[in-house]
Amino acid sequence: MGKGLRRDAADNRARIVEAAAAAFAERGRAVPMEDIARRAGVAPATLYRRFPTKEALLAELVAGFSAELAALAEGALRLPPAEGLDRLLRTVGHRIAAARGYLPLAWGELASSEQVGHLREITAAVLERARAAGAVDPRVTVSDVATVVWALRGVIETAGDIAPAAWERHLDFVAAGLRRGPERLSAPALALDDVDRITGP
Amino acid sequence: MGKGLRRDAADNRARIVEAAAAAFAERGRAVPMEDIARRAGVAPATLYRRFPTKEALLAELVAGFSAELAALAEGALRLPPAEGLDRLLRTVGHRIAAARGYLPLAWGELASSEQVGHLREITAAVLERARAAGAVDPRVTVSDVATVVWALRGVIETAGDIAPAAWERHLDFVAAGLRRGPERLSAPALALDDVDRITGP
DNA sequence: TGTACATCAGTGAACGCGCGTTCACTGATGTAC
DNA sequence: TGTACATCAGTGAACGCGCGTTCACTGATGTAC
Repeated sequence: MGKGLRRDAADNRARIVEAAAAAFAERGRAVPMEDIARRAGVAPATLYRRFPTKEALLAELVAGFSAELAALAEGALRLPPAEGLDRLLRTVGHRIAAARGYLPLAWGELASSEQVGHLREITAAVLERARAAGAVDPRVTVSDVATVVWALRGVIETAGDIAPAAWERHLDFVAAGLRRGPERLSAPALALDDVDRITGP
Repeated sequence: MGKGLRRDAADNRARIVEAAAAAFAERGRAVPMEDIARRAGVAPATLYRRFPTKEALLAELVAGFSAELAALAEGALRLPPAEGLDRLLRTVGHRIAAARGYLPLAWGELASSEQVGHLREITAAVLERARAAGAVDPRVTVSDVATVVWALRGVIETAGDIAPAAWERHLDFVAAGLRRGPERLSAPALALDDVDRITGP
């Protein structure tokens, strides 16, 4: 990646990515390319020399974020089995809160399926260890864990400015629910990994 | 409201509101005013005769939605105390799922403080009854209930198309958590630097 | 080490499109008599 | 019941702005010798 880039070009590319991350985090997806360029100290056209579209720039950031999440999940594998899942969710929550603006929609659209699959595998391992340690209800699936992340994202998006700690308190209750489980599950356990098998509601 | 409207004007106004609700629900806030107008069978300028801005049109829909939510909450007051809160959350979830597109951001920005306050009061009553019946942990607050709704909204926004039932299954776990409560509620949010230390290098 | 040149990088200005909103005008409704 | 008129409603076309993206050009880097 970027092996043939000239030194000045490589420097500018790095500054562009950094500026874009900050700008998207602060103002969301709608931040103008011109603002990102100004923040990076380059002209708008320079930005387009590296990234053919605004979406390509977003995809670069999403890829970096995916890698970061995978690293966090791998870190959770090194914790005691009973703690890994809870810690992972809390850490991811903090990371999402920090990147508030641009992740909400970009992730779902732009994360590559390899990245998503990889993250899912590691998460499955974290979950399995927690399950074996009796730290979560045996009915909890990887999809349930993913759903918790989406839920946290929703709380952060809505309450981020008003009540920055809301998501964490919410997670306390969610974690309690995951640990003990409901008396019965009302909906079938369908989600991403079952999608292929689904024929109807 | 609209008492002085001529008959043709009143008819068109109703059609505009209806068309806007459908259009926003399908395509979100970004749907062009021209499309809403076409859907309502009027010219764009007609739309502006009733609503000075796009935001005013959104606010009208948000107000209607607020009233609907308040009615749902009042309905929950007539259920057995132990069931009201759970039923309310599930019903609100279904309603949010139906209105998927335009509610996410509009609600927080445009709902009037009277509407929000009213809804909060009724919700408090529903929660108090559940608490008295031993159906929820005594530490659960009205804000916690609101946070659950934001979380559901996040799940619906992310997974709405792929896994329409995800939010309901998620709510099963959340409700279990609300019923029994966590062992302890965590401290206020950690700083990002602390997060890095949690999972190690 | 120095120089010449090819190549890639950087740039300010402009382009084009989508969309919210307004204009100048025609048409329908309801009321006074 | 009919008619005239004032008032409000409806409209197609146009305006203006923001923003993603491109153009035509100048500048910096690295390499061949």
